[in-house]
Amino acid sequence: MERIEAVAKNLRASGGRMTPARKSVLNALVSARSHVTAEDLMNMVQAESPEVHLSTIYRTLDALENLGVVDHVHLGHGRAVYHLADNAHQHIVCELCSSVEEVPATLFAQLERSLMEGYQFKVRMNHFAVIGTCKSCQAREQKQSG
Amino acid sequence: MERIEAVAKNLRASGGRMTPARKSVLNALVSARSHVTAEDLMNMVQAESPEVHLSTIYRTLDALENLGVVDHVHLGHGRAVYHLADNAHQHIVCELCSSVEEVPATLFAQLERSLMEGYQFKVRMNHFAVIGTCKSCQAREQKQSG
DNA sequence: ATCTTTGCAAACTTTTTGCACCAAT
DNA sequence: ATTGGTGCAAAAAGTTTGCAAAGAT
Repeated sequence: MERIEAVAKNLRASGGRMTPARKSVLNALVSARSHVTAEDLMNMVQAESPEVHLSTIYRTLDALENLGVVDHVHLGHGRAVYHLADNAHQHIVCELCSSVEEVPATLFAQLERSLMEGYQFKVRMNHFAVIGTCKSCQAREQKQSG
Repeated sequence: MERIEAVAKNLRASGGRMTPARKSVLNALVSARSHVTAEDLMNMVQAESPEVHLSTIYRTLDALENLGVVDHVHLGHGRAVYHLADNAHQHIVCELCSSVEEVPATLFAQLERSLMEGYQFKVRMNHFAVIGTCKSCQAREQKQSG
């Protein structure tokens, strides 16, 4: 995977090293193609390399985050989710079923602008989750209460 | 405080009880007038009633949240912050200095509408924090790197 | 050879829970 | 008198850290 070689280069350029564990984590992130918890990643990685410890996952994620390759979001109930950095989307998270959907970042552009202009606050794209209720859970709620 | 008597009524109506500990927590929330952690509340409450345990604070916050009197937001790095329910504002949180600012909910109205119309996703107002960099931390960053 | 990364176990932080006692209704 | 709440200590859940050994450069 050329993507991984690019990260390796990036890693070495800053005095870091590309190890099998890190390769596995990157592969897992690529194949997941979205929000995964550290534990999810551990399970994926351990399917191939059972010796890789959860703490290594955390340290790898940390290193990759410093490189700008990975980003994380806190969904609200403890665990964080990680994904490859990609500024083109944001997350909407259902507080009932915990499903996560990605929506185009453009939806947030106006809000971003207002916060910058009105409060000199620079929103960190990709690092904020919108909590609410998804379509199907709204339907379920409807049925239960009405 | 009449506000507290209203909550007491509300509490009793649902089979709960108003206790000194709960009164203290409510007082603390009212006097804080914004986002506080459970630990902050514990400190405030213990200034008057040192015997009140942190677990009581959590259980009280939980009870008040079920009543709709209190809401909480996760700021991203672990601890949650609690505040009296009030749908007129949202939080912007600086990821560098952890400062929290409140901004009018109206800024979010358009985003809310887009998510509803485009994704049938019902945003839970008051339960999402926008992460970014505040004015003064932006200035500090500027100085350091430029 | 050097210096980063790893695996492990143990610490840490924030929140939750079990239990016997206490108190609001 | 009930039944819900409290204090305490201990567990849970998620993440971080110290250390000696292993591995990438």
